[in-house]
Amino acid sequence: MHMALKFVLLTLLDRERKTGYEIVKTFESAVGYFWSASHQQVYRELSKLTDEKLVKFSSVKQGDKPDKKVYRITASGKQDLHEWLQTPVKKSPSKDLLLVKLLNLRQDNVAVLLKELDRAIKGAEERAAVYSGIKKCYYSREQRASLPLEDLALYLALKKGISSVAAHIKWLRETRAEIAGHSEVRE
Amino acid sequence: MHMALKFVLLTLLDRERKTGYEIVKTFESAVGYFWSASHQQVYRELSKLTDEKLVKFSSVKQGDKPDKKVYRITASGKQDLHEWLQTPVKKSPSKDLLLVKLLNLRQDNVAVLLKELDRAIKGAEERAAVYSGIKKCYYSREQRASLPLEDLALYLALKKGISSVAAHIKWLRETRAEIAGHSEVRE
DNA sequence: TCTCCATATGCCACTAGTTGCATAATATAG
DNA sequence: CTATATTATGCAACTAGTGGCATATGGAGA
Repeated sequence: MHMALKFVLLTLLDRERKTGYEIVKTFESAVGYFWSASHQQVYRELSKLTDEKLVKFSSVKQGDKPDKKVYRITASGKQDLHEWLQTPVKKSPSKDLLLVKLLNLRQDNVAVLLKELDRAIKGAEERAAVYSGIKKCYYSREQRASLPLEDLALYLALKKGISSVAAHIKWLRETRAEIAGHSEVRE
Repeated sequence: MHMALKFVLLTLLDRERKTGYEIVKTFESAVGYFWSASHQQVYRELSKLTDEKLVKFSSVKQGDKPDKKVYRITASGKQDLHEWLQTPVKKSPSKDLLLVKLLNLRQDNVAVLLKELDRAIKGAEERAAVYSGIKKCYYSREQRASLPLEDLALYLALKKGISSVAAHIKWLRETRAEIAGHSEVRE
């Protein structure tokens, strides 16, 4: 995950020029499914990237609202991004607090853990509903066929979200059943 | 993810007393599928937890090898852990650099991204093979039936790994096909 | 003998990310 | 008239995690 946010910002600014504020908004919408960062992190990183001449900005006076800085990627920023694209990503080991909780599985914790699993199931189902709603609205069959290459990535990310949340729900239900069964037998 | 490592260590020490070194080894084996930490992080956290009286250790002289500190959880550590178990986990937003790379999808990047996808497919298939190997060795049908509640968690974690890597591989293959198709049409 | 590996612990400096606060303008709801 | 939300940026202090180095011992292989 080395220098990850740097390349996320360069990627976004390579697609179109944006203010820090707009980048944060981007993380709150579609891109947020696979990356996000707080506004502080974004602003700090943008000024660091400016120092390194990988991006530059022009201040835009707005009169009514505070001035804004519209950032765009520089030639050397594009080169850095291009080099990063060539280098293989190493996936960071996944961390899952729910599984840590499950490590506390003992008779006296069964009830608590079943409650936690129920919460997780509910949350995952809600997420699945949101995803399939988005798919219906934005990616009808006709729209999908004519999707330009540049916009395909967001659709692919959505599909990943849908498939992984489905697998997750299946596992959660099986796990719940297994734990409930195991503890019944011994009661 | 607030104070996560703290509760991971308390969970492990609640199961059995361990040295810092053994905890690191634990992260390199089964538990590593859902949590890991470097030795520096573990030692630092253990001394912090010692200051907070949530764990304590006894030094064991070994003569041949350097002395070791065998840690165990204290009563107040157990209480902290128990309280944490009651509080719902908030899942941290997932971050996926592969999807960030895919955001760079344009004609001139298609070849690079297909290569990256191929690497990812290969890596995921290897991981799937490892998982199913472990399942065969350690969790035969008979063993699984008689698994005590305390040991069930690791099997459930393995099952989660298996199902999510399978979903991942499916998505990777579909994604690869879609990108290859899209770019052919326009060439 | 020299090097590398395993056991066992730790320091220091760094990057990554969070939380709380501050500022400054306009708009909108109660 | 006051409170809250939106746009827009930033500092300071914190927690979380990484990477390099250090130290001490013993065993295995080149």
